[in-house]
Amino acid sequence: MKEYEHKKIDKKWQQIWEKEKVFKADDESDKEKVYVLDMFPYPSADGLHTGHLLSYTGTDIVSRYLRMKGKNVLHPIGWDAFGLPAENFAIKKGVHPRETTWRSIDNFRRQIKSVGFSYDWDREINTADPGYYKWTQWIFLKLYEKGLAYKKKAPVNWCDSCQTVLAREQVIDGRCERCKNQVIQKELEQWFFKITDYADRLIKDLEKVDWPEPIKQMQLNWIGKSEGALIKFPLQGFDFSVEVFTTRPDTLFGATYLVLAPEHALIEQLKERIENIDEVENYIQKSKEKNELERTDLAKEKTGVEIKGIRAVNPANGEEISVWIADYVLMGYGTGAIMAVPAHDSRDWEFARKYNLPIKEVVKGGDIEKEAYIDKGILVNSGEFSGLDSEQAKEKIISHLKEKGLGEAGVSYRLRDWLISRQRYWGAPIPVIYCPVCGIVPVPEEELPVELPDDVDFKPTGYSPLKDSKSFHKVSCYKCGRDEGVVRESDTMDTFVDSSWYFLRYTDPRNSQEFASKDKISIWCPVDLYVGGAEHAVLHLLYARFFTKVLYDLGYIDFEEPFLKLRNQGMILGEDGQKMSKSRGNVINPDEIIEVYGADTVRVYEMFMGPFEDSKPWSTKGMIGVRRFLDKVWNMAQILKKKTDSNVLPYSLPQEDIPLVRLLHKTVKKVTVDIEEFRFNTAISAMMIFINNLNREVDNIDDVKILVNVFRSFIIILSPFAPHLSEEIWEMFGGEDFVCRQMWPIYREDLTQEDEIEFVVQINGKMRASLRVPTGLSQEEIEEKVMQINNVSKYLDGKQINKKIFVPNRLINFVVK
RNA sequence: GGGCAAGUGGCGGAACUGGCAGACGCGUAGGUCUCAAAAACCUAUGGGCUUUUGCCCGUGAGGGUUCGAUCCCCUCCUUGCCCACCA
Repeated sequence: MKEYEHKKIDKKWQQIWEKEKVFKADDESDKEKVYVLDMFPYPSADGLHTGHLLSYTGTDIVSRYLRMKGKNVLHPIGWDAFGLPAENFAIKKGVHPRETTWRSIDNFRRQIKSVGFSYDWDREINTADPGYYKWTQWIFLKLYEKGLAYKKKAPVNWCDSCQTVLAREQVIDGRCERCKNQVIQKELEQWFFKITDYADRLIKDLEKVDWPEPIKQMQLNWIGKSEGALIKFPLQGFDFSVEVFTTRPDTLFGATYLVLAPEHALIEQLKERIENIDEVENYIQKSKEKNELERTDLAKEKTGVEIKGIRAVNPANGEEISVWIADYVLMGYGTGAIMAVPAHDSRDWEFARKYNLPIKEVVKGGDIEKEAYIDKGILVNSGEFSGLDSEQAKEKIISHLKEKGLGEAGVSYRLRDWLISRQRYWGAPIPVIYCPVCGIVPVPEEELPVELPDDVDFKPTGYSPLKDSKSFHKVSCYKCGRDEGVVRESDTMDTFVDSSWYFLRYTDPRNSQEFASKDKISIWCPVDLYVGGAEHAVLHLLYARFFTKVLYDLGYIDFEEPFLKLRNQGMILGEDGQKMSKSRGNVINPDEIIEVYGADTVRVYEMFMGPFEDSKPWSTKGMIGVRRFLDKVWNMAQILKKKTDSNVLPYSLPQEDIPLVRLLHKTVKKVTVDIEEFRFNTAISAMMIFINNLNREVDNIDDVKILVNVFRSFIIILSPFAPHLSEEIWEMFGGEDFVCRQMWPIYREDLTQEDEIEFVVQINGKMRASLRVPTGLSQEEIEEKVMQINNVSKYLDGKQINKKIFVPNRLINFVVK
């Protein structure tokens, strides 16, 4: 068997496709549009990895398939080019981030082209290009106008190694997502986007999209909507009260003390009246010093201090209760204060036990001496509400409180506003200035973009390098015109801001007047299929949905969900079954394997490894098996070429009712259905079965025309998977145009049906025999044949048949005694 | 602690969502070709019995529903991912 020359063939077709702009997405076309999108890569210095190849091959197969089905496909690529690694490299080596980033992009582009992906390269975008980030800044201004971007002083997560704040989503187990350094708390003035305003819509609209269920679940958990009540506890001797949020208003009678978060504003307010203020302040100071990890460590024993001199009143029964501060109560959730119901909340129970606070049972069903009873049940010790079940009691207690003006139904979310300030250089500058007279002044649209200056030093300082740039701050106030004391905001935006709208830019990537024209957006959007890693479940995917809703509300777009269908590719592990990493030395380099085995082999192998969404280990041996398959295809082309001499036969899909043509139709069906369902592995297996059969049959069939056209049909369906080899073979047989522009074959259902099947005979559910019969036989006909089989009569003779189960074309089961 | 996936040969994985478990590929063994090797091709390949026709066991473990369970239900174990003092 001869191997095909992949190096020559790959290159040849990549050049031709590029020159002819075969994959251009046509804004003017009458065909039905489909937008197939990959999550664009961060162009790291390491280059493309096998995971990129997996997801990009998947979308490429779908894109090529859809074009052949007559669709107008938008399949673009670009670069998520801002980010920390380039800047950290600049700090280490002194090379400007632009330089390293541009170099990495060139490398990524080269690598992506070497795999033969069918992108429309005319639409390439780069988030670090001023022509792009001008519009990132513009969107910021729109959010600012709408009151959705605001600045506030807040305790933030600070990574000392990256020298910047992090969004909550970027803190993993109290550590920086990127460098794994421990994150500390800092009070800083920062810019936020008000994503919490959209919490309900972000939940509700999940119903509209076809996304993997786990991803939806993760978003729901992240937004974390809880319904309950806001209840006011009056303070003894004051004319104001402490408001708490609870999901269990039914347990109100069991609230035996209140707990405030250490950051709660009330403490400052009541300072004068607190008897043990030193002790309290000491506690506050201590909890400030703890980092997120220490504070949220579940294993740790709860601590707290009673605020002496301050007492509250339980609005349900008028009982006087104590007030505490403790750092197990978080300022960021609810109202930053809780009513403690130790009998029915395990955290409160633990705390009450430690500090000898009263534990009062108000819901029957548990043993509160041993542990908190957290389930719902029948109320006791709850005055007029005793005897009700929790659900009824909830409503009644809320309306009772409402009458007295001491409470109402309330909702709380886990979701926090999105902190977008970053004290770094390599990002889009936040387009505002600070004027000593006018305060915060947004940069007017016509002044955009606010470009990154070059007179900066890259060193870890704890503030953005932009702060020290002279040229950057040469600006006068847009409102009053003064220039003395006027400075620009020197923080840049989180790179997730850049990627929250990039899918819109692809529709109109060179527009200098708008972020994208309404017309172009409406031609292509929303995205029909979006593919990328599951790690973006609560970051990018939530932010992009938020931006889409904001732009919808502002009237710039007419859809509310950006990505209609989402699929996640699985992780490709090293050959040792471990996660690929440089330190383990198990990283597969795409360049090397493409060089040695060819682009098509790598593409087909990555799809053949297993289900698209599963994690699976790399196997170079397995890949060689795929190469053998492609070599078989190539050899078949040589064999058939010889048979046809130099005659060019017109192509059409064979329709003859012979076994080989039936197998072809069956294979076409399998591949068609499998592509649509993202089951590329079984599609490839079907094609392997086909070529093995053709190999066996090729010398038994005399009609060369049928043979060649069966083979050419096969090449057409192979082409989305192995496009280079397919083009070469298509050309070899004098095929018109490109194989990637052929119509996808339409299989004939009747030819995909089996005419003979293996019919199974069971006795008491155990398989005892099978027989080859034509399809469609009736139970009587089957029974007649079955009774003649030795192994069946052996089991039936002298037995009583209680029941016969007949499944047409499949099996018959005799239940005997 | 909570939520969600998933557990099938020596390995990656198939199995129309209740109907022949192990497709396809890798690996392994034997064979053909060769002076020899590699490649390629052919045959075999879940385990255990059996001279053959055959029989028994087998989809993480145990139970259940069913004529029939990899698939549905219950309990448990293991692995992975996500969240986690969220009131």
